[in-house]
Amino acid sequence: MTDDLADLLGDPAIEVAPRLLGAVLRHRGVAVRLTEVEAYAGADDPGSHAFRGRTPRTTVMFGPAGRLYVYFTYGMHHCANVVCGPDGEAAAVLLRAGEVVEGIDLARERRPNSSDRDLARGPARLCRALDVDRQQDGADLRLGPVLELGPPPTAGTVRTGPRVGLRQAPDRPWRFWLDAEPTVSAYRPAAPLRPR
DNA sequence: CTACCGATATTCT
DNA sequence: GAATATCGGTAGA
Repeated sequence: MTDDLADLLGDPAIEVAPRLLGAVLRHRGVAVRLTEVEAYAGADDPGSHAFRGRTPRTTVMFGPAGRLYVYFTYGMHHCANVVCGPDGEAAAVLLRAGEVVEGIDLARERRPNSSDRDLARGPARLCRALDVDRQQDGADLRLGPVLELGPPPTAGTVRTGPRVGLRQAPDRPWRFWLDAEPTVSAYRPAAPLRPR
């Protein structure tokens, strides 16, 4: 087979991101159709984990495209990205939300007290529904978790806006989502600083 | 629906 | 010491 995945993911994050909308990520019995993503670049992007250079956490971002970058944050949540861009550019696309299209019973077990709409609505929820954690950091997306591209989104269905929860570079409209999808997460600006 | 708040590992200052 | 690519619970409109 021609390696469509590698070809596409070699492009910059800003180009890869909208192309991932509608793609399906499958892992451990659950499949999610992506409805919302965010692009993160490297050295030029203050909002990116890779902005200040390579750390143990971000090593995978600096590697080849086509792998999963999974990080642990807020002391309890995992978030997954598709590494893209040319080798060394440290670009990635955060998978923010999706619709569970297979294994919904399993996803419900992993996320009790959640409505079906909320099963993968948010980056940490999506990881929980797919049972993705740091063990999948660096995983090859052709082997698993498996990423299956669909056709490009229909013209006019992709919307863009600022990324969620960032104070850095709030002016960049690098969040992409499918219009009229109920599984798209609610926009939340960065948390204000609270006195300690 | 909105607003607040606590949990708490990793990274950065 | 403090911020963070978040979430779930609770309270209130």
